[in-house]
Amino acid sequence: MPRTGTLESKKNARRSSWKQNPQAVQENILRVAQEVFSRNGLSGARVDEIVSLTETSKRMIYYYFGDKEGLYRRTLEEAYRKVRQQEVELDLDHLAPLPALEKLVRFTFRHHRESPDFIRLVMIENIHHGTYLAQSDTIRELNRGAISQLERILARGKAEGVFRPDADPLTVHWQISAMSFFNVSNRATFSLIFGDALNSTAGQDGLETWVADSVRRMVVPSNPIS
Amino acid sequence: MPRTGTLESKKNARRSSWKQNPQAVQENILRVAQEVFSRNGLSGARVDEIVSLTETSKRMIYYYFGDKEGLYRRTLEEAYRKVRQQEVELDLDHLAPLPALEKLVRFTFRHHRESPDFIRLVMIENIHHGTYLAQSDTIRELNRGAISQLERILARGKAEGVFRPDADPLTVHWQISAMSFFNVSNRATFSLIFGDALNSTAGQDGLETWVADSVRRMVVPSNPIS
DNA sequence: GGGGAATTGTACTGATCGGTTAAATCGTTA
DNA sequence: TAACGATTTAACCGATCAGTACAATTCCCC
Repeated sequence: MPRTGTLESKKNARRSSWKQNPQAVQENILRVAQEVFSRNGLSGARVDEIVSLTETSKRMIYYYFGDKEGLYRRTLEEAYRKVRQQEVELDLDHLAPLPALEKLVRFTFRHHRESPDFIRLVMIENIHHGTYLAQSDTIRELNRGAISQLERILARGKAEGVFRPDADPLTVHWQISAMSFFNVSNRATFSLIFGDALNSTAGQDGLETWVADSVRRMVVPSNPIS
Repeated sequence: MPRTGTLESKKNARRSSWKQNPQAVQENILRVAQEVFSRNGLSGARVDEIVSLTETSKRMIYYYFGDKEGLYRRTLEEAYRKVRQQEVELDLDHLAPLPALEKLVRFTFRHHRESPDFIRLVMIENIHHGTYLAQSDTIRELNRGAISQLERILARGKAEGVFRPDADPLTVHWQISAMSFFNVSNRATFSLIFGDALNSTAGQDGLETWVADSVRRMVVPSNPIS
């Protein structure tokens, strides 16, 4: 349907020239999308809100990402990619097993703490039963390696006799993740019910040490008292 | 016209006052609402879907609960109420501190595991920054007591000298909650990335023991090796 | 047995929201 | 430089969805 009068207005109002910049546009959309999806969830997020926080128009989202779910999927992918990138440069192999493990745990705890948006995206994804994560081969492969550093540390520690021979890397990783994740994911309800003592700077530092201790005490040979 | 005849129960005898079946209707709605909200979240849930799974009509939801958010709030309240009711009858005071703690931890882990709907509601509530939990005084008060059993156990253990004197009840509770909660909340993404070994019956039993151990090792005096 | 309040069914609506249409403009290259 | 594909704009649409109007029915009390 041809618009009436547009032909004329187009001539008068010579638009301030827009530059073609596909890459910047996509990055702009993804950055905003991460923020909005993280805050409101998949069904809670409004495409129009994303648009309004963007330098571009609604059409662009559908042009580059197909539909809302496509944008969400790409957002999730980018978030995982960024997080995993940061995790690699820890250089733990030159440390003794116990200090290496402690450094890894403390890094994980702090890293989760500083990435609430990412945590929220993972929460949202779990609400959706991992539907969209399941659709992305790249994310799944990317993450499998997340455990390899821990595997090496545990192997060295077992060889030296400072770690229990039956300490399972997957389970230890699970333990580290559980506490680091929960610390962020359930902050709202936990603080409301039990107060925010654990949420203060001192409280968080205390928890970090607690988590590091609890992991160390689990991989070390049995406590004779028990 | 299908009245809610099938839902009538012995409660009618109790209530001598007027009304047709308000109580049964509300319970029916709340039961369905918990299921649908738990599955789809607040914004993801469709009022019409709730209605269709109900014996009543859409009008009733708005009559009894005001609006969608009101229904969600009541749903959350009921879920917390039911959960806390079950937690009280544990009778741990006649056990020695260490066995009592182990029983509490294992109960919590198993209880979370068997209440995925409740866990999901709490996840959803955290996505919403605890907005609706904050509006319910009853829930908050209800939950404060959730830590008292642990406090008593720790106090006894410290008195007997089997527990560290500086073991903080809140932190220990946090640790128990973190692992028990994460085990359910992040099952989807964790299984997708790392496989579902920890999700099998054997895997879950192993985790339960792992969690119990990790809590015990934290409250017990320092491991000499460290 | 009727007045009045509480409850319920039916049918509807206005707003929201994801997604689309069709044309205009830009960058590239033949 | 003209043609062409890629990109961008603005207006628009149809479906969905939370919420309502209003009449009808049921129940209690007198």
